[in-house]
Amino acid sequence: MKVTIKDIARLAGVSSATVSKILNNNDQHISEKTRRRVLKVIEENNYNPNSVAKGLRMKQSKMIGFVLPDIRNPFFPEIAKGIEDVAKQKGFGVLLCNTDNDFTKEEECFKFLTSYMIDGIIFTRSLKRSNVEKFIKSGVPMVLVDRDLEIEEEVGKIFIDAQKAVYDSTKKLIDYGCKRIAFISAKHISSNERYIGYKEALNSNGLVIDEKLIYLEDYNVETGYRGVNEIISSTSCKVDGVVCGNDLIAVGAIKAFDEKNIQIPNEVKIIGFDDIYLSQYLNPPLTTIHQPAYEFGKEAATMLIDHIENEVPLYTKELEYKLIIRGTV
Amino acid sequence: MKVTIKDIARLAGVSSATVSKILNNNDQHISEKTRRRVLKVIEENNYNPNSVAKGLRMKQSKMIGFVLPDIRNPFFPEIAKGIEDVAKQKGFGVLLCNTDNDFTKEEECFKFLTSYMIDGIIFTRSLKRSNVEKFIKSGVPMVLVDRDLEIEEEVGKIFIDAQKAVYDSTKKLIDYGCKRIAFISAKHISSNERYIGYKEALNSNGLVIDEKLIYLEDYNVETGYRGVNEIISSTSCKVDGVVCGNDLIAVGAIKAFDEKNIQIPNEVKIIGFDDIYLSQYLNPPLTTIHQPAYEFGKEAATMLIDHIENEVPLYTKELEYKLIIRGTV
DNA sequence: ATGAAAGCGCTAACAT
DNA sequence: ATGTTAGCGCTTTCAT
Repeated sequence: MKVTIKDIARLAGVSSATVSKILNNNDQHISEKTRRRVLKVIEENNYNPNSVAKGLRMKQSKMIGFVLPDIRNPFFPEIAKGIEDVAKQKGFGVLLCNTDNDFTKEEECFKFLTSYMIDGIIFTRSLKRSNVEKFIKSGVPMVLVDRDLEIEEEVGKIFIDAQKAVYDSTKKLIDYGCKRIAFISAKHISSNERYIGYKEALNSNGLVIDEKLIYLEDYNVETGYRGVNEIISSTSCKVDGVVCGNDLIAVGAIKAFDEKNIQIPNEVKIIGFDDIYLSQYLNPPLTTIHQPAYEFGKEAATMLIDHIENEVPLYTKELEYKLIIRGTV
Repeated sequence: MKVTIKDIARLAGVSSATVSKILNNNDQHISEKTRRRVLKVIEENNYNPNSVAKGLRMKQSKMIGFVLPDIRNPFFPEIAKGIEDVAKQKGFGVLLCNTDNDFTKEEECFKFLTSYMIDGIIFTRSLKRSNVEKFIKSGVPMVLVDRDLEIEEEVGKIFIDAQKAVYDSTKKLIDYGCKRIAFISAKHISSNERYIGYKEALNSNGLVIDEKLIYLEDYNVETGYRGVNEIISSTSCKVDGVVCGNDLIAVGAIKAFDEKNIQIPNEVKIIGFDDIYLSQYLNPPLTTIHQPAYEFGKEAATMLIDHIENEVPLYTKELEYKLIIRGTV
């Protein structure tokens, strides 16, 4: 049987109120003697306060939710670690929820998390506008990571300028002399800004947008692989650059070119997005946009918990991305 | 203000007991009319039952804990996804906890998780024997993943025969004609079986064990990189095979050889362990031991939840590994 | 068929 | 300095 505060009280010959006060350092008015005695009993019995009961009573679970599209995309664990590190340090737990990029699951996650009285919630990437609005209305403090939505409600935001980032990377390809630059990414909303960045770079540098060079599916390796094959077959190999929506797509793209013996970066140049940890170890090492994933998590959790504990207002913060030139360019 | 069961009761003109019964399908004795009315009110008010209160009352949080060394090692998210998929489907949530391979944090995780009244707990890899024993005594159902400990207490276990797996992979290298085979892995306990597998393969095939060919540090890329450089410098390049404790180490090893222009697999052959998703996309694609990570998660969660809900006893299950020959051999 | 009431483990306001 | 008590939102036994 789990030992409760009452057991401790009984064993120490005090009331549970006293124990509670000692536990929570409300012990200005507790005699040193009792304090010691109670602490000793706690120690001896390995008492572990029940956070659920405490949460119910306090209407504060000391838990934050983290909603992400897919934990298997290495970009997200990095964020998760950032969140967990600061959460743990501030005495908070993290409840994870995968949406699989499905808006219905997104709602389920939210419902699930709030049913556990989480004190705040961090969303990454996914997120239908109408969902965000609904969620915010429910009153749970919320910060959006890697997703800059124009929203008037009070919500925290941590992101990079993805549009500009992709503009830069596309421009880089153009500078390298690429003329037929493909864009392979996800159908997902978060891909929009990247798409715009790509198009703008083309437009403002006198290149035309060719629908045949655009392939939109998911943020995964298969998409990159299929995308390249699709594009190559429909354009009879006339591609000399590929801007990828994320690094996984880039990995798939590289594979596809390799199989066709098309040389990277000589015949075709590739740029990724995210800079997942293994990108630097690919062969050739992937040139990509570095997103500060771990910092995303840290910043988001810090802001959220500061807001929860000290009413610090939520804010918007743009972090710096960085184009990292490696071997695919 | 969050709407509670009392609000629903009031709004529907019934008692909260009635609402509760309807909510939990204990409605044999509820008139169809009331049922409908209550359900309507619930619907209209978007009522979301408070799992914390329910958990406290039921002494069952419908939550399981997952303790892992480091969420950033791609092997673990795969397991996590397996766990989450079955948990979600059975109405359970998953509370994650990173130990960073630190035994003290391992204890903290356990304390933290139990304070939230988790109904069961899944541990991967890390785990000091004395900790396991202590944890089991606390009465929380527990399953160990990827860690086969000889333990008499009742505990679930899902694992592969890592020793045999590494024996096989080392043997494979020997069959390919390697004579000077290095072993690079972690200092971690879970590395022991792998180490033994390596040594046995050498021993039973007439090869001697050379301490200079062994490098033990962590399960990460840096270890592989440093390990190779260390070994190369101390043996003046006489290595023709490397058995790696996991794929990340293999990635680092490949990098190190690449930098020295030592050809893989011609001059040196490499074998990894885990078969993380990106291994197949490395260049050359990594030959490795495939661990069924997602199945680990699924099996573990299924067993644990079956145990929690239907008192199905915990059991031990060995899953199959597979040596996957790709390009580094 | 429905409701009243107790209690899960905790905290906090209010005694004493 | 310490204790009494009510109540967080829920379920469940026992009345009615």
